[in-house]
Amino acid sequence: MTETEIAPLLRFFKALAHESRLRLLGFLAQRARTVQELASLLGLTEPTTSHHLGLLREAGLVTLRVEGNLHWYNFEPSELAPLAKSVLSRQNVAHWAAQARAEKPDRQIQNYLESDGRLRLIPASRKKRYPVLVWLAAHFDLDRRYREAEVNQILQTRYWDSATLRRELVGYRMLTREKGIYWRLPEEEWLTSEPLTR
Amino acid sequence: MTETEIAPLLRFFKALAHESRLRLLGFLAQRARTVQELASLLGLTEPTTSHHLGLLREAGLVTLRVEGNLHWYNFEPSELAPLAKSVLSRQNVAHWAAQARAEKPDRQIQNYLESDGRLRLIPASRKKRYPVLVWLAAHFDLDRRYREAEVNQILQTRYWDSATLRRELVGYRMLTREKGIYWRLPEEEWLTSEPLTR
DNA sequence: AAGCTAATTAGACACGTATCTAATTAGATG
DNA sequence: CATCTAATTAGATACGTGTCTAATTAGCTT
Repeated sequence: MTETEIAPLLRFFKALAHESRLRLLGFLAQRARTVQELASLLGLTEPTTSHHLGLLREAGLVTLRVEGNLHWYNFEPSELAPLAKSVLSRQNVAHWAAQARAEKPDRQIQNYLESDGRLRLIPASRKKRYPVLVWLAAHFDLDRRYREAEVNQILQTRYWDSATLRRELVGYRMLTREKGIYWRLPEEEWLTSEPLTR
Repeated sequence: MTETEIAPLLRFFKALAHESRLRLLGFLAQRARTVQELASLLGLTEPTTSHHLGLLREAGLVTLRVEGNLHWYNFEPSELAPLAKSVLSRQNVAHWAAQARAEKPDRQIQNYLESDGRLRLIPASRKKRYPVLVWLAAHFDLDRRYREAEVNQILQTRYWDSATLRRELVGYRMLTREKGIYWRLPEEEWLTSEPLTR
């Protein structure tokens, strides 16, 4: 579960997300060049060119060698190129989601979760099932009303059998329902012992 | 000499050059999701989310499966992922320079050019040297003045011995000089026979 | 030191695009 | 058919950034 920092990645892609900079890299990949030369090749002014080169440098795509008055830029991706190569695998991309408003699951229920955060199965014992339901209840806002379809959809992001989960949540009074509309109840209202399953 | 079209590449990088879209890919890499769900995960409105998903789709990074009212997006890079992986080699990047104001070299002088467009050597015979000089003359604008250092720098992008090239160009009256300032002459003024080398 | 050159930095402006609300489309439901 | 829901499209606004000119810095030359 690598904690991937997306900032450098973003810097990297932003650096490549402009035609002028792609063309700059193009010319630099041929040979090292000075700012003047690049500016005239691109048909831009030197300050503008300098600006782009700065971004490419921050992204680790080019290097700079100063030689008297001349600044020679060269295409020399630091360790980032392999990064870029490996970056698009499903596994890695999954980490970019990172700063989701993380209701981070309790350690107690880790054994029941897939690595993608979905529920592997509903624990059979009440003792283990309870924290799972607490975690699921946190998926709902206190001050909001939900239609049954919405409840199901939210639960389905965690487990295929949303109906069972929904009934359990209502059973423990974590959710309640009236005329087909559901809402979350505050913790004070929750039952902590086995509810009547009726 | 692959003619690389940079447009799709640009679309690709632009699609990845925004934090919301990186995070979208993050969530989609976990499992397929609907627009609603993604919007609430990102804390954005549905139209905005839809907008981002559109860009990701155009870039070939995600697919869409419509199921009744629901639109399920999924992380499924088309053939583009390998593209992205192979894209950063020096060789490939070099092609991005493409649409330089292309004074494309005459077929006659191809034998004297390296694959990177630099001059291998100055042809010894006048007959072969002449088209090379024509090509070099095209590197200068008609309505501009150049300092000698500028002339040298431009010529050095093509060959190490800029001094010889400069003298040749002046000899054929393709360039002329006065008080250290050079400029290009129109073709009518050029000499076509061997100039006096004085 | 004075002047010249290459490059960067500062500041202003313009263009692109991320975002929202409102309106529209298309599928499902009663 | 009328209504409801999910998604997209249209239109407006705001933020980010690409570009320019002007000013500044740093190195070389005389």
